[in-house]
Amino acid sequence: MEKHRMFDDYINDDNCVTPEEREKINFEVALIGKMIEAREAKGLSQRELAELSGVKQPAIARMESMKSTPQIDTLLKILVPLGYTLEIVPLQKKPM
Amino acid sequence: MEKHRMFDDYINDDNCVTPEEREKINFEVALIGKMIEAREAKGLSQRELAELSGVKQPAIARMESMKSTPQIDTLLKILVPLGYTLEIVPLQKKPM
DNA sequence: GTTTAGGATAACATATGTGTTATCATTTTT
DNA sequence: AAAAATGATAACACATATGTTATCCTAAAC
Repeated sequence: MEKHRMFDDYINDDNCVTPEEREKINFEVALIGKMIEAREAKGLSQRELAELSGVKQPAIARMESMKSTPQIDTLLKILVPLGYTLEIVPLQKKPM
Repeated sequence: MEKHRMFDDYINDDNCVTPEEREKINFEVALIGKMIEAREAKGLSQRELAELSGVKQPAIARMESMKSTPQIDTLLKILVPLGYTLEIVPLQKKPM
């Protein structure tokens, strides 16, 4: 529950105990941000992206407002039309 | 060993019609391959990885045998203890 | 040959994501 | 001001992932 907190709360919060938790939060926040950014950069509305991706607008809205953590196939359906994909990389770069 | 090499068959298969489909297949196959590879490189059994990740062994087995497409949080729970994470990258590099 | 360990799988319950349809609130456009 | 577009959300059905527990099969170890 309690999925509706602000991003900063997630990032700076101390209830991210394990590295797994922190990495999960970092990734999901970054993911959502990049997704929204990419969609808006293309000037697409959620409804238009829904058309392109095959994922329905309510599902996209739930993802963008972090009400759900998508499955990887759904995620890719959305990312690819936006010009992105996912990559498995070594856990090293702790940027910023 | 190398019983997972039939993944290549998936990659080269022609029943991937749309770019979205192909990218989805590519990613999922690469993901599973890298996951298995990383686990075995660490000399971990599925049961041991289950302990480390908090994801139960049957779930890991289902993922590795591609009986399910995981959610991103489950995926990260497994990848991080293996030393990996996910990254959103531009859809350009069509390697090999 | 018996034991041990590892991966796969079965069956069921539960959790959660997604589809569907519709609507609301807000902003943008005319 | 009115209309249109946009993101969010509600409610429900359905699909699927995951947990739980147990077992099977195979191969390796002894």
